[in-house]
Amino acid sequence: MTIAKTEMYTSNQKEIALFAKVFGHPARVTILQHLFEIDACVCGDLVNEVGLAQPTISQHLKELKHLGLIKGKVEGTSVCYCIDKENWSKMKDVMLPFLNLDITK
Amino acid sequence: MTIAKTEMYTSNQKEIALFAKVFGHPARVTILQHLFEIDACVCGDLVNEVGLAQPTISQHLKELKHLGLIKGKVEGTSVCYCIDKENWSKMKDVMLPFLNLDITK
DNA sequence: TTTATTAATCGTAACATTGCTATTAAACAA
DNA sequence: TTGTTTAATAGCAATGTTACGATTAATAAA
Repeated sequence: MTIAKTEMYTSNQKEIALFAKVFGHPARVTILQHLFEIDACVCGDLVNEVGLAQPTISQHLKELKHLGLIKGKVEGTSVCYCIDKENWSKMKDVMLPFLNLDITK
Repeated sequence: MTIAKTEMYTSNQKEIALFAKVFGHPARVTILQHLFEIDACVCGDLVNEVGLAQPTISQHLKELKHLGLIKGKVEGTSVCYCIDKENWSKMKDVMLPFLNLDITK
């Protein structure tokens, strides 16, 4: 939000928007799909997979990590990333009721 | 995307990102929740409900309409907006498999 | 120790988003 | 017709996002 009018929304509305925002870029969607596909993955593989420069991938990974959707484990000079299944599930607890408003209302 | 690298993603990845992006602002989340709540609503009511200026709401409505998630019917000087249930369902066909990757993979 | 490898961070340019005021357009009412 | 109401559009300022090259940091290998 450009102008801070965050007090006008419920925490649920803000949470939905935050999760949605991080899914709102195809590079991050691709990263997440790939992490589900191969279970765990070092940063360098994602650079090749997605096709963006290494600092750009690092930046996207940072955002995903910040929301708790992925976690990274240092292994030597590499960092191995994977989905945080528990937090992914918590994300769904927020997002699914919103997407399912058409059947619950 | 700032630099057009859209050819590097699948249409599924781009579609997910587009839907997510429109959910990535709490004002639009609020508008959609409200439309589900009361079924149909004139623009002016949404201005009061959300608490942003009328042109700002119009802009958010335009984005939601552009993705097909809502539709507006002119009624005199007012415009009555409602959820496009059919397209909402199509959106879910795209988004749910992504959110459910944790149980399908 | 020196060199190589890998990823994070810094700094910055290009671009996109948000929100507003002012204005316009369209329909109705007097 | 003239005025009123309602929403869309235009234009703009402030802010946020994205992507990259250059650099740094940390670990491993020679």
